[in-house]
Amino acid sequence: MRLAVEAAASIIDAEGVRAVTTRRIAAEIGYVPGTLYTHFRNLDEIFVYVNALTLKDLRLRCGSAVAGAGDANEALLALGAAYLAYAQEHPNRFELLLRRHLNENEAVPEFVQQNVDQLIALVEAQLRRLEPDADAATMENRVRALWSGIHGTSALALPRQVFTNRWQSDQSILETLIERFLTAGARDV
Amino acid sequence: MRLAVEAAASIIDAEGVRAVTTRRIAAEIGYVPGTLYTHFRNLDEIFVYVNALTLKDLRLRCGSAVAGAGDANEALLALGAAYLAYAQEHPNRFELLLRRHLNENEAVPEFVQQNVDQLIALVEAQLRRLEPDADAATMENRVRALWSGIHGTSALALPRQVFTNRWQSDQSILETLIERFLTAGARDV
DNA sequence: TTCTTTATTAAACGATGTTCAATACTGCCC
DNA sequence: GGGCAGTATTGAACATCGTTTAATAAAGAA
Repeated sequence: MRLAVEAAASIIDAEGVRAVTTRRIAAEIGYVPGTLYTHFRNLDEIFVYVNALTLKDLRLRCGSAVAGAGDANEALLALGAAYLAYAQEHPNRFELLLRRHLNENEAVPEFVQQNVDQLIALVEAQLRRLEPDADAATMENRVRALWSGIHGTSALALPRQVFTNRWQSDQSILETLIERFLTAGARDV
Repeated sequence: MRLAVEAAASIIDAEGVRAVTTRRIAAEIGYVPGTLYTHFRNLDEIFVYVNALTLKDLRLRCGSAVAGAGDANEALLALGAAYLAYAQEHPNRFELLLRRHLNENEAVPEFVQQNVDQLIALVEAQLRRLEPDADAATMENRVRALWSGIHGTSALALPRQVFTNRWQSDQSILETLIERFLTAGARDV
């Protein structure tokens, strides 16, 4: 039921994850709570679908950012900025992405994993331009490292958590991080 | 009521945040749910105290790691490793740190903010050794950037979330990130 | 002891996620 | 069209949750 997922997503955006209840979703789409359980195992599964939606949005924004940039350095800075901007504009949705609702030993569903992989592939494509000859393991390592930095900056930019950045611009912090990462790479080559 | 906070922390460690209920905490310390409300405004406030505990533990571990290291580069690598190890060993507690339970415009309580500041100060002290003449704003920016990377790697290392790292060692990713950050700095000087 | 103040309790309230038997609906065969 | 199989939806119920509050127990001072 796409309607239920979209309703959940819009409630999250507007009022936060805690405002999402089965009765609220059902009311929003003209159903009754029990109906949701014929389409989803439980409320957590709806959240997984919302996360898939979020990842797709995030990936599309990062993709546009990369497409509009020149060289690889510029593209990665733009990608990071888009990632951060998304987190800042949709803090509730981004927060849901950080939650851990999977059961022990439960794999990430493929329709979610695909979006994650594509997101990371965007970073890889640009880094590859800078280091065309790196072997797969090295490249994977560097992609993950850079992405961790981008992700960490974005996570820390979320308001209303214990980690708050009160003085500095998150954007400038992110730029420092990415530029340093790329500078170190350029030196090796 | 320290007992309540410690009980909540141990439930979180053992069974996750969702297992924490007022009735469970009360039973654990030989009280009744209502009693908690004479010491805390609500359950969220108990979580804030748990976060303060977590931050203290994390800071102490990072402090020990720095103390046992030689030069600043080594110290920062050890600090990052300690940060990551804590997240991996206490994923549920670390996850709670990422949550956003503060109300709009509500400031972080000082007893929490202090722990955050001290944690960041550990990073700053080591970075300062590398760049003794940097002005305050520049230093703050670099500290935040490096810390964002460490934090991001640790957050992504948590299991049971949509972002899972299936192939690579989180430790090696973190080392790449920190080494590149420091290499770029060394080049500037 | 008696009074005052504080700490604790038991019970209740509304709301939550989830289940399930009963009902409505739909499309198909005769 | 009429009846039927299968699916979709409902309403009501269950246990449990966070939180409140009037009543009770405990403790300390006079």
